[in-house]
Amino acid sequence: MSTPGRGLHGHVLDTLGPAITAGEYPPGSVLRTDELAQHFEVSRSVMREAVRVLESMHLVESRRRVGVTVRPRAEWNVYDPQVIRWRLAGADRPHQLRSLTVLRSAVEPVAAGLAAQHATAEQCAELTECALGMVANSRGHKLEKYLVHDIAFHRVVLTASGNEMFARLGDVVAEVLAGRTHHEVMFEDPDPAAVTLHVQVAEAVRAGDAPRAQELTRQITVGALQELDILAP
Amino acid sequence: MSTPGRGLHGHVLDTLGPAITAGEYPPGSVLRTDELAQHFEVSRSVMREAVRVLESMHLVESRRRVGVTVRPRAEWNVYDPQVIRWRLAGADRPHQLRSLTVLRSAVEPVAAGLAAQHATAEQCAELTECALGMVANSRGHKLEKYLVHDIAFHRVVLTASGNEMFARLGDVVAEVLAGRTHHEVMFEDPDPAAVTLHVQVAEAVRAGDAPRAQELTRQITVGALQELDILAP
DNA sequence: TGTGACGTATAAGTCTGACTTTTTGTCGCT
DNA sequence: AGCGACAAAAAGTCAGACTTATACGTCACA
Repeated sequence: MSTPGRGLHGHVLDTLGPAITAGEYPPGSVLRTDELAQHFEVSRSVMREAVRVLESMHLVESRRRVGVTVRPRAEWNVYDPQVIRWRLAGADRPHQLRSLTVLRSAVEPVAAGLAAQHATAEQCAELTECALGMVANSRGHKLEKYLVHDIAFHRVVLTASGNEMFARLGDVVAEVLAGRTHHEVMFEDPDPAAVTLHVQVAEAVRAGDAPRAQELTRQITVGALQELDILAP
Repeated sequence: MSTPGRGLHGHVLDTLGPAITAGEYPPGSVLRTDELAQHFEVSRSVMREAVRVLESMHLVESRRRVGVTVRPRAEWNVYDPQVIRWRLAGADRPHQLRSLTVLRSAVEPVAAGLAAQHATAEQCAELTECALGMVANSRGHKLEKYLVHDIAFHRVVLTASGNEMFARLGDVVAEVLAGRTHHEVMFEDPDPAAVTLHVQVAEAVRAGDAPRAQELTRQITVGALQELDILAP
C-alpha cells in the first residue's frame, strides 16, 4: 500500500512501526539507537532517521542519556495513515476498526450533507456511476467488484464535501471497508437495503437535498455500526 | 506549544514547516538537501532528518537525482497536530479555522452522545466544574479564564466519549477555541446562550441522556459555525 | 540519617568526508 | 524519429570522531 520500503530507513520502519503499535514494546520501554542499528544491520544515520519519523508520529520520544522511549498509546498520532495501517495490520485490528467506524458515523453524514450543497456536476455523475456499479455487483458473490465501487462512492462523497479534513479521511474509509470485506463476516452478498441507501444518497446529492443526503448516510453508518455490534439498541 | 526546537533539526522544522504549509514553496517546487543544509547552517545529517519528518507528514517527497519536491496540499497529512499548528500560524489561518470548525460540528455532537453513555463519575464532576468555571467568567471581560474552562470542557467531553480518535481531537479543538478568542472577533463577553448550553450538556451527560447531550452540543457547534459565517441560513 | 554539591558515565546529538546507487537527460548512432 | 549508451546530479549510505546534556552514584557535610 502507498509507498513501501523506499530506502533502508523505510524497511526499518516497516518492522519497527508495526512492532510498536502492536504493543510489542510496552509504553515506557527504552530502546537504544545503536542497538537498533546493529539489530537491523543499518548505519546509525539511517536508524536515526527512522527514529525521527517515529518521533514525529509521537510513537516514541528521544531523550539524551536515556534513549528512545515508547510513548503511551494516548499520545500517538492515531490519524497518521501510516499508523492506522500498522494498527490495522496488527493485533488490535478489531479495536481500531471500531474506533474508525464510529468516526465514520460522525463524519460521513455531515460530509454527505455538504456534498449535496457543493458537489460539481462531474462529481454527481461519478457518484451515480459508483452507485450503479454497486447495484450491478450486489448479487452473485461479486464482493470484490462491489467493494471497489463502495470505496469509490464514499471517497467521492468525502471529496465533494469541499472540506479538506473530510476529504483526507477517504483513505481511512477505504481501509475500513476493505477490512470489513476481507477479514470480517462478509460471506454473503451485501445487504440490499444498504445498496438502496447508496443509490438514494446519490440521488439526494444530485438533487441538492442536504438534509436527505445526511439522513440517508446516517442510516448507512448505523448499518456499519450494527455490523460491529457497537450500537446499543 | 508542545515541544519546540528540541535539537537542531527541530529548529529547521520550525522554519521550513511553516514556510511549506504557507505555500511559500508552491507544489512541485524542488529543494535540494545540500542547499538547505547550507542555508540553515546545519550538517547534511541534520537536514536529512528534518526532510524525513516532512516526508512522513507527506508535505514533501524525496527522490533520487531530482531532489525534495513539495507535494500538493491535497496529499498533506492535515491531521498531524504539527501541520495544523503551522497552518494556523500562517497565511491560511482563516481557511484552516473553517475546516476545523466544520470537523468539530461533525464530531463533537456524536462524542457528547457517547460521553453521556460512557463518562465516569469523575469525568462528570470535571465537566460540571468546567461549566461552572465558564459561568463564573462569562461576564466582565475575563475572556482568558473563560477560554481555559471552555477548552477543558470540550477536552473532557472528547475524552469521555471513550473513542481514541475523538479524544485525540482535543488538542485541535483547543487550538480552534484559542484562535477564536485571540485572533477573531471576540471582544465582548461570550454569548450567554452558549454558556447555558454548556451547563446543560454537563447535566445531560451526568444524566446519561445521550440524545439530549448530542442535540445540545450540536447547537453549540452551530453557534461556532455561525460565528465564522459558514452556515447558510 | 538525610541532603546537597559534585563528578562521571552514558546515550543521543552533531559534523565531516568519502563512497554508492539510482535516475534523468543528453548525445550520438542507426 | 527512435533507440541505446554514457555521464552527471542528487539522494542514499556508511564509518568514525567529537560534543553535549543529563541521570545517577558518590561523598562530604549537616
